[in-house]
Amino acid sequence: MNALDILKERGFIAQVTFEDELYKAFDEGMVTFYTGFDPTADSLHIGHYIPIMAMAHLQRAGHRPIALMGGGTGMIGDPSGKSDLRKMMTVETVDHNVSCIKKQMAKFLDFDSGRENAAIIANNADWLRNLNYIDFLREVGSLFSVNRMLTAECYKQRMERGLTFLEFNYMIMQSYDFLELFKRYGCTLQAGGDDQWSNMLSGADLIRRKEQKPAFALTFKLLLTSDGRKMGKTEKGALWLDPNRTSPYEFYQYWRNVDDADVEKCLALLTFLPMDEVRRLGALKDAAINEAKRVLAFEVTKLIHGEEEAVKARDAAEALFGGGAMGGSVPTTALTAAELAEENRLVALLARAGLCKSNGEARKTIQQGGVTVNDEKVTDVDFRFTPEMLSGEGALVRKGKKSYHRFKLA
RNA sequence: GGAUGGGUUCCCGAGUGGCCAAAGGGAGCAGACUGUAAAUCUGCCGUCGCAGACUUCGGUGGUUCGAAUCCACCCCCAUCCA
Repeated sequence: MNALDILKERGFIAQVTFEDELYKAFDEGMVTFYTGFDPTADSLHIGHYIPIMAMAHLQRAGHRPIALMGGGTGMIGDPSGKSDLRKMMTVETVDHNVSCIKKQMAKFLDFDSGRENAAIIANNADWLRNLNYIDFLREVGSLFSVNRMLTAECYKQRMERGLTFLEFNYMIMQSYDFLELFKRYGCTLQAGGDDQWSNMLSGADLIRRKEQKPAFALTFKLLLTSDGRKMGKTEKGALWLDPNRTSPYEFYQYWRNVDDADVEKCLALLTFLPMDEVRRLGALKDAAINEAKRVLAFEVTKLIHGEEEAVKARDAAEALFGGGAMGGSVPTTALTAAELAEENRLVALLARAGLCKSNGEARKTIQQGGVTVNDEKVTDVDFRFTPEMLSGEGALVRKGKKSYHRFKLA
C-alpha cells in the first residue's frame, strides 16, 4: 500500500502538492521527509501528536523521518495562525525546550541507527543562528518576492493586525531549513500542520528553483472536534504528553470523554489499530459506543505513557466510575501531621490539590453540592479533616462527577 | 515624525464621575437529565476563614468627598500621511 494511501485512509491529509509525483516517489523507494517542531514549551502536546503519528506511519512504510527542532526559528516565532505577536524567548529557554522535546520524540520514532530509514533529529539552530545577514540576503533573500509573500494566507490576517519584520522572516527561515535538509539528507518532503502550508510551499519552491530538483509539501489536518473547535484543550490548558503536566489518568479521561461524533476520527488518527477495527468501533451506536471510547482512551494512553500507566489509568477509571472498589492511580496528596495541623479545612485543601482554583471556588462548589468525601456529600462549607480521617487509605474526595483526589497522611 | 481611533476582569465586548467587582456573549465550574457523550435547563464564575473588607479597568502622577470614567505625561496597538 502506498504510504500516501495509508495516510489518506486514516484521515491525516489536508493538502498535498504534486500528488501524482509524490505517489510515484513513495513507490519508487525511500523518501526522506521532515516535520518541524517549535520549541515554545518544554513538552509536546496533543497537537504535535498528529504529525508524530503520521511520521510513524510513514516510517513503518519504509520512509525516513527527520524531526527538526526549531532551535533557530524558535528565536523568531511563527506568525502563522497567530493573531498576536509572540513573546520572544531567550536562547536558554529555547535550548532547554529543544532538549526536553527531543527526549519525548524518541518514544515515538525509531532512531535506531542500524536501519537505513532510522529517524534523524536535526536542529535548525545549527545553521540558522550563525547565518551572515548579507550573505543570506544575497543567496536566499534574492529568490523571494515580497509581493508574493504578502499574498500568502498566513500573512493575510496579520496584514490587518500588524506584522513585524522579525516574524515576516519566518517563512524565509523555514524555507531555508527545507533547502538545508535537502542538501544534508536529500530530504524532499516537508510535512506539517495545515497552518504551515504557505511556509512549506515556499520551501519546496526554493528547492525547485535553487536546485532544480522536485520537492513536496504535505499538510495534516488539525485535530478538531466535530463542531470545529480545536481538540486537546482541558481546563488546565493544553493536553500535554508530559505526565508531570497532564497525568496519565487525566489523559485517559480526556479520551474516554470525547464526543460520540469524534471517536472514529480519533481512533484512526491517534492509534495504530487496523482500519477495519476502527470502522467497526466507530459504527457502534448509543451506549455501546462507550466501548469504542474505552479502546481509544486505553490505546492512546498506552502509546504515550506506556502500557503499565495505561492499565493503571484504566483500572482507576473503571473502579471510580463503576462504583465500589478504590482505584490505585488516583492523584494523591500526602500531608504531614504538621501540615494538617496548620491547614485542615477542606476548602483550602481542594484549592491546594488543584481541584479548585481558589478557596472561594471550593466553597461555592461545596455549597452547590459538588463535593464528596468517601462518597458522602459534604454540606458543611467549614468541613475539616481530622488526622484519623486521613490515616491508612486516607480520604477519597470527589469534585463534580469526574475529578477525584485522595488525601492521606504522609 | 504627524493625524485619527484604541488598550476594560480567561477571551470577545459594554460602560465615559457615585446606583461598578464593572452589562451581554463565549469559555470554564457545579447541579438536574444521561451513556464518564451531546443537547437542554438551573446556579456559580476577582481574592480573602465570604462578616465585611481588600485588589482590579495599559503605566505613573494629578483633580475630586468620590475616578474604569476628568486632566498631564509616558508606554503599547491599529489606520492614514511622511
